[in-house]
Amino acid sequence: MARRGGLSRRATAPGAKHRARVDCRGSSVRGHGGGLEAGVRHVMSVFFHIDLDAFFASVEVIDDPSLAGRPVIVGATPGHRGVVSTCSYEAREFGVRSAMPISEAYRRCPQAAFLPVRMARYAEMSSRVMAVFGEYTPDVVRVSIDEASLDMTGTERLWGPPKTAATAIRDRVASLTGLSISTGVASNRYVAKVASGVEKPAGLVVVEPGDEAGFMLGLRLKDLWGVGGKTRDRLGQLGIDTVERLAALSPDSLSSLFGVSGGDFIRKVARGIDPGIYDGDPKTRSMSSERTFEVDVTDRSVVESTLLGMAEELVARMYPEGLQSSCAILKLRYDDFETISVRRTRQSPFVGSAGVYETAVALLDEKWMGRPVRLIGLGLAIDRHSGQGDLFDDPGERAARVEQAVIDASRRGLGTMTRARLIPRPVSPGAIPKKPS
DNA sequence: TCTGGGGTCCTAGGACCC
DNA sequence: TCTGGGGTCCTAGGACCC
Repeated sequence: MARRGGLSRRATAPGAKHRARVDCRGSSVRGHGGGLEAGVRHVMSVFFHIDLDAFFASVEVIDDPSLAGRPVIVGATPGHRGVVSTCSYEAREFGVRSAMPISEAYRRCPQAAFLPVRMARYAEMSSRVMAVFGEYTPDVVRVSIDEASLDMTGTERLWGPPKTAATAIRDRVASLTGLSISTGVASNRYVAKVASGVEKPAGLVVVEPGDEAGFMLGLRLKDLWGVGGKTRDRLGQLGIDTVERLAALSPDSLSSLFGVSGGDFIRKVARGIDPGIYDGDPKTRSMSSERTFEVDVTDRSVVESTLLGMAEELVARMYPEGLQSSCAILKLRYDDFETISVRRTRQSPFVGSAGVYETAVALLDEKWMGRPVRLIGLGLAIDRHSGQGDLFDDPGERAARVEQAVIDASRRGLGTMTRARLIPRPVSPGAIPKKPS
């Protein structure tokens, strides 16, 4: 099927969670020739990519200084299903990594502090840091909760050469928030992004203009953003295990391997050319909610009531943004990890959560076989021209407005309403949905 | 070891139309 | 008798990222 999908990335992941990478310390200038450091001769593009170090774990340490110097693991709680979201550098000494099953993390480092994800708190800290970036340039692309790409072109008169400016930003973030950042500086966003990751934590890596390709040649394949495990496996089978060998492949062989679009992506990236990773327009394309059960579920009514809660949550997230959807997507992951999805597009947008829920149940009817289910997910594909026109000009309008009013009231802290069906009732142990972290 | 949750984009194949 | 060519939309799955 779509074996070649996914290589042409445009990359915006608003709200994406943190996953940390490599570690080694320091600051350095890669390349020679005084380009970025030698004053303004002509306007040369300068981009900073800034990544917060071990972000979630660092926030936890700030909020509880007694954790300082200890291994801190943010994610699932030991004894439950889940993975490591972020861990402190102290925990990494024990081999703990992001996305590692929590049981494995516990085995490697039982003495760590295991803490749940507090997304609202991280979002607040993230906004403070982004505001600092905004003091230095009006062009800040917020890439994720812990990363931003800054266009610093033409700011040298104000802030000095890139190294000086980067140091100033680092010090200001540290003094205002206590957080540590790593910065990559380059003439394009892609290389800056990659550079920010090679000397974490507290790194500052400057790639001089003209040295982009040379810089890339010194990296490992796994350092290339957008070239993941599957792609590396395929390349490995062909004996291509370095950026140098990758860069030596002809455009024809690359496109025969990865498709035209994927081949073009790899060709550019291996030479330090930005394929336009942050060019996409940042509109929301979809919203989804999913839940892994603590124990696999065979009771269909448990699945249905979970879907009802999800339908309400999605609608409550979508309406305030003025978005609409005509397409619901149901995802099921079975006990053997096989994962399937089905979707249904309607002629007119959903009005209120009732329609979303009905469609979800209809999709469940198609797929439900009583096989133990580990995860269910519900998603909405956002209509392309969402956000304008008469959202509720049909028979469900009234119900939708009532629901909207309830949502608004609960957002303003005027209390919440819950459907009777969602109120906990006695169920078999094992059929209880996992508590959201 | 036993694998979260939230996203983005791409692709193949089928339906349908001219 | 053995079957065009192109376009668009939808669906399911996959790769990748944080």
